[in-house]
Amino acid sequence: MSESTPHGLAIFAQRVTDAVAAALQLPADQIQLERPRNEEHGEFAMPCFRFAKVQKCNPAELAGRLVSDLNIADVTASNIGPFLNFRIDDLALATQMAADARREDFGKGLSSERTLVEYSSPNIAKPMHIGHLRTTVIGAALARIFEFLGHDVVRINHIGDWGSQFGKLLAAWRRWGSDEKLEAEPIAHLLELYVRYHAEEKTDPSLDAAAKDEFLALESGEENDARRDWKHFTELSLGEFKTTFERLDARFDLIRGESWYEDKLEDLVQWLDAAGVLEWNDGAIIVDLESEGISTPCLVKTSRGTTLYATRDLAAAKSRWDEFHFDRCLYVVGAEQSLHFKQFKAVLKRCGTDWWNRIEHIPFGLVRFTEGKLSTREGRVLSLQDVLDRAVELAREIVEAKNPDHVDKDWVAEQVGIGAVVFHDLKHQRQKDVVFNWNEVLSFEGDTGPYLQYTHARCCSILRKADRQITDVDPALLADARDLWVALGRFPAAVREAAEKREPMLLAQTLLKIAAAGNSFYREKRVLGNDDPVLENARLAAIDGLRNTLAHGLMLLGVPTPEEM
RNA sequence: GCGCCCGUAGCUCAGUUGGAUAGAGCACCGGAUUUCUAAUCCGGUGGUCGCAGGUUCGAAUCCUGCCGGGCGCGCCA
Repeated sequence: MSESTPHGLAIFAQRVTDAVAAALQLPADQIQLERPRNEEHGEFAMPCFRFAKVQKCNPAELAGRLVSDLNIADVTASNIGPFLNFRIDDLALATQMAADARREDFGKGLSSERTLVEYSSPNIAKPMHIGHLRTTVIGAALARIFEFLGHDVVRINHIGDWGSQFGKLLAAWRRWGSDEKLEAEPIAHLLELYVRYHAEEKTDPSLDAAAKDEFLALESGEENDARRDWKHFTELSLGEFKTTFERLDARFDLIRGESWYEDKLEDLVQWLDAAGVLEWNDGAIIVDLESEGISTPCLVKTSRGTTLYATRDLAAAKSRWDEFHFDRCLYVVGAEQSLHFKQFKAVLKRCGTDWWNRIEHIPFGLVRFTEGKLSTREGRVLSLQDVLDRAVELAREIVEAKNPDHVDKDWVAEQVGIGAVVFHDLKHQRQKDVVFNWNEVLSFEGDTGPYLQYTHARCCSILRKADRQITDVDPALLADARDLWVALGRFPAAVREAAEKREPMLLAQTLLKIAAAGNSFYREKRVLGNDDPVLENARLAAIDGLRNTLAHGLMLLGVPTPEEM
């Protein structure tokens, strides 16, 4: 670890690892420290079974021998049976952390790799629904986390603005479209048309042909009616999406719809052909993936000559590689598309690229409903705006009740409501399906976003009332805040692990522990009004470290940080 | 039928990549505020880690087989 930014407990962990490695005469990378289950055992632990086996001795004896051999600065080693436990000395811990936690670069990294993150990617002409929440908040969080670690991050929104579905929409628009309705509520009207198409398609076979003709016209590249209307729908939809992106603090460097790659599709097909991977099958063009262990081939062109999702994704990937030469390109897309990504990577592999393995699907579980499945086609959707609005509305009532004197209740309510929804999504493992439950999403107590925001706001409040510079901090007066320092000290490692595993939950859980330690701290140890300016200064430093770390952590997750609530 | 994911307290979830007595929140019960925001804090009740085998010093975690749920499986995205 050659990075120069403060790493919290990692500094002590490194010393322990080095000392143990030296004592065992092994390279340091063979030593894996764990976290004791019981906090009273200290911050790090190491079971001795493995090493005892190699040395053919009793694990407990080895542990005992190591304890007497080890001499680590600021860390006390002890053994319980075959376990070695390490406890950072109170004063050293407080000294290190009281300084680290307040630094602007606490936990930051100095990587210079280039990471692309594709996320959100809603479909034009359909409302963003609750399912888009996951990709949007997970993707935005991962992008911020990688950026915090120093990566050159490129955020891409791969808008679904192309494909045969737009043939359907255009066919429906020709028959039942209304200019007035479109102007008033664009997405609502387009959704209505889409739903009606699917309803009438069952009894009217001419619709299907009309839809295919419309898409053919659209894909012809000519400036015709199909293209003009499609463009109009696209602009109107994007206008509505932008409000949601802003509310969720989801920013993008590139909003590139699938259509952006339209003029690259022929080149892509030729590139595949040159690589010798194309085959013709029933008039369609495919890439066989049997050799890669995938029994379903990848379809590149339909028998009608139109392109498909996979074609456009391949073109996009190649275009991105040519443009960015990324170290990794993450696709935050639902788990139900796992096969698609397997196929799409396998095609690139068969083409002989040396970068196919830098493409990574970041799958997440489905949002389900107890009342049964939602379906865009049938018009049963839970709009994301509605979820956010409802959370904000409830937050508004609570602010009114708890802090009637707040100067800007609407703004806090927006921040708290959004924070609750965003955090609720990010505190779970992304792979697991989630059952949408209003009671949980709208909960503001316990392990929730508002709890973290509250803790942060309390810190701000104390610092505001102190109203002065914090100077001459004496760490000895903070040696009794062990739980707080340990929790804060784990923040840098949590950020790194969240990035490595592409799992924001790891950061979310760490922040909850920090907030819990923080709440206990300022409840037990009064900061202001002690008639002891030296003690007050020291505790203010702790509060400021807590505030700073929470502010950074919440920012990374996309949870707003009001200073008063 | 085949493939992938999931199964831990009444509910929602963690569980440090195989380690010590399986932990939080919600709910329920009992406490805490003359002072920095009670969206809080402290304590209690609550477990056959889906089931059965296997691997080994040691399994919620790894392997196999079942059971249950979700998703996917060439001309949609």
